[in-house]
Amino acid sequence: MRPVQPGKLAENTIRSSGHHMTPQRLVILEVLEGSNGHTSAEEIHSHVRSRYPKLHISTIYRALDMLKRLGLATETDLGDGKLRYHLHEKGYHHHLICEKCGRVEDMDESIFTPLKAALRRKHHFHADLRHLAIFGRCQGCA
Amino acid sequence: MRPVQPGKLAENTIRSSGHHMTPQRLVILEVLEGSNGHTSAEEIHSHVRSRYPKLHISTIYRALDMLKRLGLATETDLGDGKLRYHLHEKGYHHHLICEKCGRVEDMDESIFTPLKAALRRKHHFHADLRHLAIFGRCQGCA
DNA sequence: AGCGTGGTTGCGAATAGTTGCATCTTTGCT
DNA sequence: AGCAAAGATGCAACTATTCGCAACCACGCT
Ligand SMILES: [Zn+2]
Ligand SMILES: [Zn+2]
Ligand SMILES: [Zn+2]
Ligand SMILES: [Zn+2]
Repeated sequence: MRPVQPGKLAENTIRSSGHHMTPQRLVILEVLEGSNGHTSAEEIHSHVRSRYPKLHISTIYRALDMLKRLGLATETDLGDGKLRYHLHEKGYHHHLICEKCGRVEDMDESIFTPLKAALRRKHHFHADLRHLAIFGRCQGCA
Repeated sequence: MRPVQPGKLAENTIRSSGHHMTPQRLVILEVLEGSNGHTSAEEIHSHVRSRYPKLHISTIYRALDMLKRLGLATETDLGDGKLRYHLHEKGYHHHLICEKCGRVEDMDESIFTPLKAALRRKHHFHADLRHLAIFGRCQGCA
């Protein structure tokens, strides 16, 4: 079994799930792969506006929604008024956000392992906890 | 020490935190207290439209934001495209939402006790986990 | 290469929520 | 009761996101 080439996983998943690969989706994926991993729809839009002036922001929203439904990306509200999208290829993690001072701390994904197990055991529920923002107070603002 | 009368807790907290009590806020609180506990801004608006036709929806959003900041209410996205507000007086709980079939299961608040403790211990973070919606797959849709 | 089907796009309108600002109210003080 | 200051309201404009629909294009089949 040959490993999927970097950058091709999304494309393969899209095609094999009955979706079409389009130039729009290709350039949207390029931007996501070239970003820091917390990209908003509007940021994608302004990155591609010069090359594809007609690429409509609703197309970006629809592409992001598809990536989310295919399990390729997460959609997370980091508290700044816009949803941010993160490709799984870039690795799992979570965020602690202080709602007083705004400080953001990153967390390893392992923090949710016991919770996920408890939800499966007690509620037979398979929680999708891949890129969460947890709000609260940091040490200084407690 | 006399116990706070039911329904007066919010009013007392608002006054003692330097905010004004207005007829608008009073009627918004009435609606919240008379509801099932998962009320949207638009629902409040249509409930009060007959009595207070001028009460603007932005006033409702601002009142709900204040209740949230004072810790009297939570704001939760239950996945139906609008934020829903829940008075704490009505008791703590959480929701498991299947993103395939839409089924919603309610959960006791105790499920997050270990997670909260871990976040305090390992990250010195006081997480506000009072009314969460967790998305994933239910048993039938796993 | 040509064709049909079904998925996709651009666009404009709609929905949900936020913000700036002038005006008005509540509240504490006299 | 009368006043000033701080806070709240209504409104309109604005941002973020979704949706309906007609035109369009990707992909599998021949
Ligand atoms: Zn992240
Ligand atoms: Zn802080
Ligand atoms: Zn609830
Ligand atoms: Zn289900």
